[in-house]
Amino acid sequence: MLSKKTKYGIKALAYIARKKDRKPVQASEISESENISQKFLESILLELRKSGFLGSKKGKGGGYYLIKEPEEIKMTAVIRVLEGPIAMVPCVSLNYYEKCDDCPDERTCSVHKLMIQVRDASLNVLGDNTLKDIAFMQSS
Amino acid sequence: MLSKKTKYGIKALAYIARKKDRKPVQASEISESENISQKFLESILLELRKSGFLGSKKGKGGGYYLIKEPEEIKMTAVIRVLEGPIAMVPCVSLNYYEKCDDCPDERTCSVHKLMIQVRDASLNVLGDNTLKDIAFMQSS
DNA sequence: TATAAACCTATAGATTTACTAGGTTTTAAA
DNA sequence: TTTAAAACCTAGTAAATCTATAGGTTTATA
Repeated sequence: MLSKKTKYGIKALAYIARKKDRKPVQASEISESENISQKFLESILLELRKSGFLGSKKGKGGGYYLIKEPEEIKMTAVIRVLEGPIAMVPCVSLNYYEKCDDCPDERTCSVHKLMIQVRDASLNVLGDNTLKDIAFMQSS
Repeated sequence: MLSKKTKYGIKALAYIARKKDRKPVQASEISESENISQKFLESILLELRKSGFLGSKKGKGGGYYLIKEPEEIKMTAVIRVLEGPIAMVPCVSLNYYEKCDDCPDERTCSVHKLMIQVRDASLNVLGDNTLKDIAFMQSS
């Protein structure tokens, strides 16, 4: 399951990306427009700033703005920062690898091989989609 | 993240599937062989029996056995029973759909459309793999 | 100088996970 | 007919994680 944090974070990034000008967007504006608790959103935006997706400006008229172009931001990167590993088990994670306690040999593990396939499928989708792609998505 | 429960459940099913004869397999045997806490495993096997994947026989010489052929058991079905929805957000789940509180219109939601793609990719992988496929997987 | 914004730290309730404990019931073999 | 081994059942619990909330401080603008 995707955490609320990740979901809100993606929505916030998409909201900022949809703004034509590059003026800072306030957390309060995003909070209202996207129905997200403002304090919770603030902590998420802060994290996105610290991890290099957003810049910020303090004080009156301040807010958050994108540092890179939306088309340069892959959704894999966003999800990894907000949610953590894309893989469903640590033993198939590229960026957060961890060995399983119970499993003596990954090469013969039935779960391992299945989850590698799932991971690669997800990775393809999330790597193909940039913030630009998802920000302007319309109804099918 | 895949829960331990699901992981253990898949491993147990694969273990049973690898047995050539159809004699019942004891929880204790699986527990030892796969390094899973026996009591925890028992509860998982019970759930798999109740949801129609396994049959059981009580008493001495009893155990669990597959009800269907391994090639007839899709991994989508296994995961849905053990883990729940395959989708990462309830609003794109086919079997466990739920509307999001915050989202006024799914058709314009950036997360929604992205997660539909991820769901479909996962569904393809998990639908293509049967218990037979994963039980006999070898090193790449 | 007042206001509005980001920024920071701590905390807390709810939920989920991953078990454990302690049995009962059923069946096969001795 | 007794004993042992197995599934089956119910309850609880420690730890972690999630989803916030509370209550401020700092910084910049008008």
